[in-house]
Amino acid sequence: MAKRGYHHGNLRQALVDAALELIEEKGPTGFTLSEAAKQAGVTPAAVYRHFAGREDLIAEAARQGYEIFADLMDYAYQSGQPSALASFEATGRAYLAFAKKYPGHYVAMFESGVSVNRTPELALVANRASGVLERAAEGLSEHIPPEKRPPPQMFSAHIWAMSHGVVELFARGSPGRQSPFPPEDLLESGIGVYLRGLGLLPPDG
Amino acid sequence: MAKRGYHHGNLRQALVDAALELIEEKGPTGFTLSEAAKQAGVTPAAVYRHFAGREDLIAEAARQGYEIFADLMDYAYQSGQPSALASFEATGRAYLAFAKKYPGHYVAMFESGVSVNRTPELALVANRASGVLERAAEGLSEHIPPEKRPPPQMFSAHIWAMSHGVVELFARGSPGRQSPFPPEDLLESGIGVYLRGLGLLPPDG
DNA sequence: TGTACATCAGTGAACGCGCGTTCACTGATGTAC
DNA sequence: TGTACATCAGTGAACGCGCGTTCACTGATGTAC
Repeated sequence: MAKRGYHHGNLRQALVDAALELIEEKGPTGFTLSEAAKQAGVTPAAVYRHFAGREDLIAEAARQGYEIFADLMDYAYQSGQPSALASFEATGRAYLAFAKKYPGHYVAMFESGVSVNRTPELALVANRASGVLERAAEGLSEHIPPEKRPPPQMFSAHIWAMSHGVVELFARGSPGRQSPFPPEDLLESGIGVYLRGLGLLPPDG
Repeated sequence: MAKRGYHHGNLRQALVDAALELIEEKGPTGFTLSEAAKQAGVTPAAVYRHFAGREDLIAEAARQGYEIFADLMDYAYQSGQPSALASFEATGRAYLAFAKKYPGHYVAMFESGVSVNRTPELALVANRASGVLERAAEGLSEHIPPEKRPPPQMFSAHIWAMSHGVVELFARGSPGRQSPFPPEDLLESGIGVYLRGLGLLPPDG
């Protein structure tokens, strides 16, 4: 990855990588285009050969994050098949795993203030990600008697909300706040209780 | 609240109010000390008569938020008594209600990056707030047979996480993202399923 | 294989800006006599 | 009631800073002949 002479080789991706590191370190606020350029061994002006500006760079980092995220969710979903229950649980776990493994991407996606509708590609891949979760919820909802079956989008929203909340409050360094439980256990048990509430798990603990 | 002549009257609180408005409008990133001063009708330098600096002003805004938050939670808890279930559900709803009614405070508390341990008073009032939720969870856990009773801090963490997730993802303008359901319904139904999972509500939907 | 040339990625200097913070000051207020 | 004075909240000018962005440029690369 060392720059070789005047031309960098793959500056575009090097800038995204630098941005991700900086966002992870200092939060979306602390990230500056100039610093990302410096970290990539390049003048700030060089950034404009590859991105329209600061926002554009963050959006690309977020886009790559959604790409990874969607792949991860999809893989988790597949790995649980053909059991609808296993698929659903796996996608729930994948959310937390993603947040832990790719904190820079996570922040760029969910805390940087970049709109998901900023570009068509971004919207597309974000929809792909949430689509996986919804599909998992649909599969699961077929095991509930139709007359008492809530809309599957509601499940996925519930699980998504709980996952997101666990990540924000207890996994990422929400400064000074801490849980007495590991976030994985918290999410696992929370989802367990929830599924029991839907009658999809035996009522015992 | 209009300033009367050279002296302002109650500049300290006016600055906090201005900060809250700006934080609500532009997010914690967009907030600047200078702009808050301007909005209060005063020179930026005047701020330093009342606060050590920018961070200190945000921390005070957050502190006032936690104060209101704790009061609200406490009131909700009391209003549900003597039913443990009603108390618990009311505190869950209070979380969302707070986020909607006091968005500036909410952002200062949870999205500004100010550590809850920044000052002793801040830590104290934050603990008071989460203490209410834990107390509600404790009361509820007594209705579960002891041998299959999870620690009450775990409930409160689950509910807190789901509430926070609903707020972040579906209630506040998480830009471009939207739920097909009103956040209140989402949270209400989510908590309902969860309590059913604990055996604290009848299993029917 | 060697030379001329087009392409274009990165340079470096410059810009205007608003920021947070400092400082010596000034003028309004309220109290003591 | 009137005057002298201490207090201190707010002024306004100044600072150094790093930011994002622009511009004319330069030098490395790779292709055509």
